Amino acid sequence: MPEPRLSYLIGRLERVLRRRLTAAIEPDGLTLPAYTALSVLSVQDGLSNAQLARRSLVTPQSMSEVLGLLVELGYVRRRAEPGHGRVIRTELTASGRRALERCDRAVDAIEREMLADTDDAAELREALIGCSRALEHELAPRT
Amino acid sequence: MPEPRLSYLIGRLERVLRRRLTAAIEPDGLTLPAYTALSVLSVQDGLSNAQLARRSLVTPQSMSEVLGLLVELGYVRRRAEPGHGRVIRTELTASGRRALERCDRAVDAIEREMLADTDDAAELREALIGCSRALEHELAPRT
DNA sequence: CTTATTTCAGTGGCACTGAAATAG
DNA sequence: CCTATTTCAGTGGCACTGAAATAA
Repeated sequence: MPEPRLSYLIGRLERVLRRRLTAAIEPDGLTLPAYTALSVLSVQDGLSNAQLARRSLVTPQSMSEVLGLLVELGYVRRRAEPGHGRVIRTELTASGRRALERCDRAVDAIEREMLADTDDAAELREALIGCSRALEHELAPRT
Repeated sequence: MPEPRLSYLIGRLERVLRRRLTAAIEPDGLTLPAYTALSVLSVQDGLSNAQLARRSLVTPQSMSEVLGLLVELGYVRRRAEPGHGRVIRTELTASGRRALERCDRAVDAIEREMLADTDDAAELREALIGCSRALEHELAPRT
């Protein structure tokens, strides 16, 4: 039995983790992309749809759908920035912050469970960042 | 700026890696789940749809769709095992082995690129395996 | 005119649930 | 009757492309 590929291991971990995370945030009405966008906004509030899309490596169309859900849930509000083209800034609501805090606690618990047998989580973090950057460097820009 | 979550880093790496892998195997008509199933069969040939599904942590319905593509491409053939219930064993064809070899070479190149700045790939592998196992342990079985 | 942002519409991958037929 | 396998049918998440309108 040969050692499984890193690609396979990354995909497998992502699938099982995704399933756990999705279940954890579902009570607050969030999908995984929506939770991620909410987290990004909690660090840097007021980003536009296009800015969020670039950060997340998705198309503006995909991110727009995510923001539509967040607006519908009342977790963000969107306001046109006067005198700045078509840009619409997105801001967290108090309700959004509360939902994010609840989800963050649930996600913390899952990550602790995931890392139960890992002796050096910091090194794992660095390795993942390095792998991402190496691949993103060669990433062809989407039309 | 707080350190990004491990969940976020795993998801981000999986997305960018998935994009590269998908592009690499697309010339042979393969999707990522199909390539994975082909790899599993190359190690242990003759598995049934249900066995492949359990290994891959997906439903038999999902795996059935994947095998449908592989049959269509001529990369596997399926034969009912006489006297073993409804079990249909899946076997690689010569054409399937050739496609798998081509894809494996392309994937090797992507993984080398991904690991360019990683000093201990073996440790990364072990950490990923440990994380997966810790989460799979608590995985609720699907109905 | 060019560029960036937003959004409408359609498509595709890929997973899921439900249900039914088959076989031991 | 119960269990496992396979497969048909429908649904949902979430990404994509194409195209059009808006505004600096």
